[in-house]
Parts: sequence; C-alpha cells; structure tokens
Amino acid sequence: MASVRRVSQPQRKSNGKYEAILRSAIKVFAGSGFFNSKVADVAREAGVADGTVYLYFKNKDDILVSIFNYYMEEALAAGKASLARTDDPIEKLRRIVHAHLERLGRDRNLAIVFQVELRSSTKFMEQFSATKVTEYLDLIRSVLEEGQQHGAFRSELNTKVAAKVLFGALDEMATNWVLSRKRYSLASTAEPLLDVFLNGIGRTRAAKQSARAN
Amino acid sequence: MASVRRVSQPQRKSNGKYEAILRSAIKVFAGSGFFNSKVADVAREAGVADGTVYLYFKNKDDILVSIFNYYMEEALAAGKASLARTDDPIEKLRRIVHAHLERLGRDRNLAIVFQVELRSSTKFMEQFSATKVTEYLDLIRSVLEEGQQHGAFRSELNTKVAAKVLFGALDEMATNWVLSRKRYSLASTAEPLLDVFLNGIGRTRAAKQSARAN
Amino acid sequence: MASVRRVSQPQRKSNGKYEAILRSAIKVFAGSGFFNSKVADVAREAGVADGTVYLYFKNKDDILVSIFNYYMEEALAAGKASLARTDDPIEKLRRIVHAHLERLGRDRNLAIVFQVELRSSTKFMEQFSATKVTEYLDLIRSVLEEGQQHGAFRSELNTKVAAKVLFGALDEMATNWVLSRKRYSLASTAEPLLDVFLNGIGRTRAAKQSARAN
Amino acid sequence: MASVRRVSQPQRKSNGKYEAILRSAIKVFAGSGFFNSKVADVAREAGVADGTVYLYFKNKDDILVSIFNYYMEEALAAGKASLARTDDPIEKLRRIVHAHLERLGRDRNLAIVFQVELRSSTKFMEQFSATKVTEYLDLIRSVLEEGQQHGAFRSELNTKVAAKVLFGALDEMATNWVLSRKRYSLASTAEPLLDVFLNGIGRTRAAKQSARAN
DNA sequence: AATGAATGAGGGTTCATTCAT
DNA sequence: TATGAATGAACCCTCATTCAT
Repeated sequence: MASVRRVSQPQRKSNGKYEAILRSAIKVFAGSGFFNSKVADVAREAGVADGTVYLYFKNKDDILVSIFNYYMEEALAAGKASLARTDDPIEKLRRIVHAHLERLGRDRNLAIVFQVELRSSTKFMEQFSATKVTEYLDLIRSVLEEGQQHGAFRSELNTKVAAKVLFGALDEMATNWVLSRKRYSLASTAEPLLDVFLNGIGRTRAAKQSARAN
Repeated sequence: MASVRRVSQPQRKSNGKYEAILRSAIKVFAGSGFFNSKVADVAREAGVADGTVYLYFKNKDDILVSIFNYYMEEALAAGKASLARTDDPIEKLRRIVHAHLERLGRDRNLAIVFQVELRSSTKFMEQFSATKVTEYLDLIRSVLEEGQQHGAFRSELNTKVAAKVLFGALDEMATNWVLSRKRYSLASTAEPLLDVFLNGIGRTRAAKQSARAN
Repeated sequence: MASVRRVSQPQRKSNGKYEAILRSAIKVFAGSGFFNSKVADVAREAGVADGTVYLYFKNKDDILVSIFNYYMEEALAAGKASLARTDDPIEKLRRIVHAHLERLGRDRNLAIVFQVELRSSTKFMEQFSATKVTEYLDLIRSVLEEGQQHGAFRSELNTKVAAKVLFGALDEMATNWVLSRKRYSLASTAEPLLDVFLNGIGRTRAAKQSARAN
Repeated sequence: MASVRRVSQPQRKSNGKYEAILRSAIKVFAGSGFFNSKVADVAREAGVADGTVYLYFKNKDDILVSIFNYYMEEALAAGKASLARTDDPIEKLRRIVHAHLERLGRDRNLAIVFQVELRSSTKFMEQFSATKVTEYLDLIRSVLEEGQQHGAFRSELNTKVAAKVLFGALDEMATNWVLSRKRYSLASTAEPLLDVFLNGIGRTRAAKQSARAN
C-alpha cells in the first residue's frame, strides 16, 4: 500500500509510531467519541508524549481523517484486487458486500469510528463524500453497469440510485450493528441483504424462484 | 401531535419561544455544525438572550435532541395517519418513502441536522437508536410483514434485514443529497429507489416486467 | 425595637413578608452557604416570587446584612435591659455570657449564619466590625471597667484586651459548637468559660478557692 | 517541612511555580476576597498563564485550601519544635501565643486570608475544623493537662473549654487586628492576653500578685 | 526525534436583577 | 404590591497546540 504518511513533513524513520498512534486513536475515539477524546489520551494510549503526536499528524482532525484514509485505501485496494479475480458481476457484488461487512465486523472499534465518529460534522463528511465515498460509490456503480452489459442486471435500472441503495444498506447494517446492544455477526447479514438487493421484495420473483426450485 | 415542550420545566407561557429557538438552532447547527455552534449564536438567531435558551432547554445537547424528538414525533404521527388511509402494503411503502424524502427535501437545514449533526457521537446515536429509529424500523417491518400476509411480498423474506435495507437506502439518499454539491430534488429519487427495493436489480424480473408491459 | 425595614423604600404594609424572607434566608444560607444559595431559593422557601424579595431588600447582600442587624439589635436591646436589672459586675458578665450562648444555642441555623456565613468576606466583616461588634465589645469593656471601679476586677487589667478575650472565647465556643459533629448544649459551656475568664488557669487561685470552700 | 506539593499530580519540576501561585493567591484573595477574585487575577499576579494554575491546583477552592494547609503545616511544625525545647508549661503557652500572633502579625495578607477568607463557608470551615484546627486545639489542651500534672495550672480546670478560650482569644485578637483601621502591633497583645488567660480577671489574684511583687 | 510543561483562547452555564403585566 | 419570564454579564475550566530542552 502506498504511504499514507503526512507529506508535508520530512520523511520519518519508519518506527511504527504512526501506526501505533492511529491504532490508539481508534481505540480512544471509539471509547469516548472524537469530540470527547483528548489528544493526550491518544498519546498516553500510544505510549508517546503529547507533542510526539504532532510530529506525525498536523492536528487532532488530521488523526481522524488519517484513520479514514488509511483503512479506506487498504480496503479499496483489497477490494479491487478481489474483484479483478472474477468476471461475474453478481459475484463481484457478493464480494463487495461480504468484504464490507466482514472488515467492519472484525474490528468493532474501527466500525464505531467509521459509522459514528467520522460523521461528526459536515466538515469531515464533505471531505469523505468528496473523495473516497464517491470513489466507492463509483466502484459499485461500475459493477452494476458491467452487469447490465452482461445482461445480469436489468438494463433500465437507475445505477446511480441502485449504487446508493446498496451503499446505504451496507452502511445501515453496520451502524445498526454498532449501536445495537444485541451481539450478532455483522457478516451474517450479507446474504439476506444481497437477497433483497438482487431480487427485490416483490412476490412474483419469489414465486418464480420457488418454481425454479422445483 | 402531543406536546413536545420540556416536561422537566414548569408550564410556560406558550409564546412560541420554544419553537423559535428550535428553528434557530436548526439553522445555526446546519450552518456551522453542532460542535462549532455557540449557544449564543442560537440565542441571537432566535432574538432572545443567552439565558433564555436555558429556560426552555436543559443544555446545548438538549437542543439537538429536542430537534430530533420534535420533528421525529411530527413525522411519525403524520406517517402513521397517512398509512392508515390505505390497505395496500405497496402503497404504504410508497408513502413512507415519499414522505421521508419529501420531508427532508423540503428543508435542507433540517436535513443537514438529521443526516449529519445528529450522528455527532455515540452519545446521541444511542439515544436515537434506542428509541425513535427503532420505532421507525419497526413501522417499516410491520408493513413488510403485512405485505407478506397479503401475498404482496415474498414470504421467505428476512423482514428485519429488508427494513434496514430500506431505511439505509433512504438515509443514504438523504445524506448524499445533503453533501452533494449538485442541486437536485431529493423527492425525485423516491421512485427509482422503490423500483430497486421492490423489484431488486436482477434481470429476470426486468424481463417479466417488460413482458407484462407488452 | 426600632424598625429594621429598608429605609430607602416607602413604608410597607406590615404583612410579615419581611420577617418571612429573613427567616427563610437564615434557613437557606445555613443549609447551603451564602455564596451557594440563590435568591430564588430564599424566595421559594418564603413562598414569594423572586421579584418580591427585591421589594423588601436592596439586593442579596442586603439580606445577609439585615439578618445580622435584625438579630443583633434584638440581642443588644435584650442584653442591655437585662444588665440594667443588676449592679453586680460579675453578675453582668455572667448574664452576657449566658445570653450570648443561649441565644445562639437555641437556633442552630442562626448560629451557622452568624458564626460562618457572616464571615464570608472582608466586605461584610468590615461592616460588622465597624458597627455592632465594636458596640458589643464596648459593652463588655464598660462592664469590666465598672467592675474595676467596684473593686471586683483587677485594676491593672487591660480591659480592651480582656473584652476581646471574652468575645473571642464566646465566639470560638459558638463556632466550635456549630462545626462539631458532636451534639451538646452550647449553653453548658457558659460556666466553665466564666470560670476560666474570671479566675484564669493559674494554680494559686485554685488553692485559694479550695481554701475558701473549707 | 514535608512536601506540600499536590500529591494527585505527577511529580513536577521544582521551579517554584507552586509557591509563586500560592503567594499570589494570598495577595489577591486578601485584596478582593476569595469569591470576588478571579483565577485569572491570581495567574496574572504570579506571572503565569491561566491554565498553568490548573497544573498545580485542582480548582479555585483547592488554592484556598492549599494556602491553609501549607502555612498551617509550617506553623504546626515550627510550633512543635519550639515547644520541645522547654519543659515549663507556662513557657509553652507563652510560646504558642507569641508564635501565633507574631506569625500572623508579620504578614497582613496571610492574616486576612486566615481570619476572613478561610471562613467563607461551612464547606471550607468543616475541612479545617475536622483536621488542623482540631489538631491545634489538642496541642493546646495537652499543654494545659501537662501543666495540671506539673501543678502549674488548676487541677479542676476544664481543659477542653480552656483550650477553646485561648484559641478563641487568639483568633479574635487576630481578626480584630485585621479589621481594625487602627494600626498596631498584633504581637503586642500577647502579654496582656496571657495575663488574662493565666490569671483571670478577678481581683483577688491581682492582690496576691501585687503582694508577691513587693 | 522526543518530551511534557506551559500556554491562552474560547464557551457553556449560572443567577442576581429587572420590569412589563 | 406581587409576579416570574427574561435578561446578559461574568467566570471557571479545558485542552489543542507550541517550543525550549
């Protein structure tokens, strides 16, 4: 993965402090919320002095943004690599959905930061929306259009809306999992979600499916 | 609609100050973000003194929560009334989707507060999730189950997941609209959304539909 | 007793509100401390509206000062009347000591206000010292000098210091009683106090006393 | 003297800031009264930033309490050391009285804080009464009992009351000095005070004394 | 590179006081 | 006289950030 280190700073020894601070920040932000977390808390959790944080991050906001960029880049890279290994659009969607839910389901703190803390204000939101989320939506959309060309998805489908529907569904699934006091596997919601997305909720399809099952 | 005035305070003259402060807060929070807004800003916008805000709200957080409760109660009440006027489950879903998107699309500031500011922290999120959002998800789910009994929706559908898919889709549509620099009608996404949700994205249904169209 | 009502206000109907507020203030100030008490607390305790307090008192400080003046005048008047009924200087001292301790011992809240809250700041202190406390010290001193003339007290005694010793002893006795978690009768300390003050702590007097007892 | 640095904070560089702030607080509190003084005033007087105060003290109250503890510890330690250098109980009392009055008489601002500001509310008072003042009263009392055993003081004396009489006398002497507009030496009141306390005000002792003087 | 003591701007909140009714 | 809703000045404290070591 490409370096995500601050470019405005001289190259630093790769002594793991950057990652250590990021990981501490995830833990601290998830525990107390971004606005209630103190930079000093993050520093203590990472085992460095307060000032050291500012050698690796421009300011407190930058830590949050860096968490997003770091893990989003990682996820996008892994996702694209995974998609490249199949041609089937349905399988591609399946991989997107599973990867999304499994990745967040694996690290609850990371999920909290992504589903809650990163929504803290329009200031943050706009940055994400303007960049990576759009990129993610475009990735989904390209799969949908590819599927339309392959004849796998309905050709008259509004792929822009459909991409948002899928992303919104994934997002809600994750947010709900994070906020629910019930403890269940986030990944287990992947197939039911895909079922609704691929087949809709309408009866006739169900009829057709059960017919096909016979 | 039931009174939404603070119950923890003695009865106040109904001089509209409560609503005035709420409305000012929506404008101010939408403009600067909840954490960057000062209570003094809200007071000035409402044309009252700083201290007056505390006659109607316990603290700054309480203003935000009250915005949510006030408009959510209003929306739920209107929604339930609307649903009661039809028996068709598909029509009920349509009304939910349209009402949701039209309501937010009508007041951009309110939409910003709902889609962005209210997600500010787990502290807020948990309150909503624990109450009104759950109520909303349950409302959707009951329509889906009703539809299953009527034979309108697939009987083997996971209604819990499907409700979240719909809510997530609505939520994403609104968030995207709020954050996008493009200006379009939020309500116009209602039908494409319903199309995906009701029919899925799969080809076969499309085939059937086009066949029916002939 | 002369009127203690605010002179800067037009004469008010004697409906007991002035005294009611004073008494409520003693209770509230004793319970929470003057600086932690709110005017609204006093008003509620007195069963009047906040604004009504300002019809009887200039401001919050004035309530505290009025408590002092009201009860001090009462005490001084009663004390002087009592002293006038005897010629014996020792008996006069005895009456002063007993009256002081009995009066405060009878009303713990009043004692708290006098021993603690009225010492709140030099602002208050200087007012008292400049007026009533000096008057009280002078009263004691005049009894001592009278006693010297009668030959009851040592003629070379520094009466100024002795008056302060007695007042300080009374004051400390009351403060200690107020702050002690032990519950005892304040008045019961009168005789031991007089013993020390009249006879000192030196041995030889004890010898003489026991000799006299024989 | 034992360290008086805040124990609740990590060890700090011993750069004198703690003492500097304490001394500034004495000056500021004495000048304006505790409740009318702003933390910012104390900081400015000490030549540090507002926030620095909170590196050394928990809050504003803690500054006041720390003044008391710092100087009381110092005084008690010095006092005990002084008492240990003599066996004569009368001489011990003399040293207590002189030390008390000289110490406060030397630093008017400190005296103001001790005699006025520290009495600000039961909240403070109870802390002192519960600890150091009780310790001080006990010290006096132990000297009195020691004196009774040595035959220097009357054996039937109520030492508990006598200790309070002496402390009250010392306290009143100091308070009176602080509030008086006349400027005199506080220490000069030591001997007259001791005279009253040791010999009482009664005539017969005076007679005996004058006889002894011959 | 790393430290952590020091900085100081910033704001939520309280509450004594006023005044229209 | 009495009310109590409204006012707005005042202030303690936090904490992101800096910088001398």
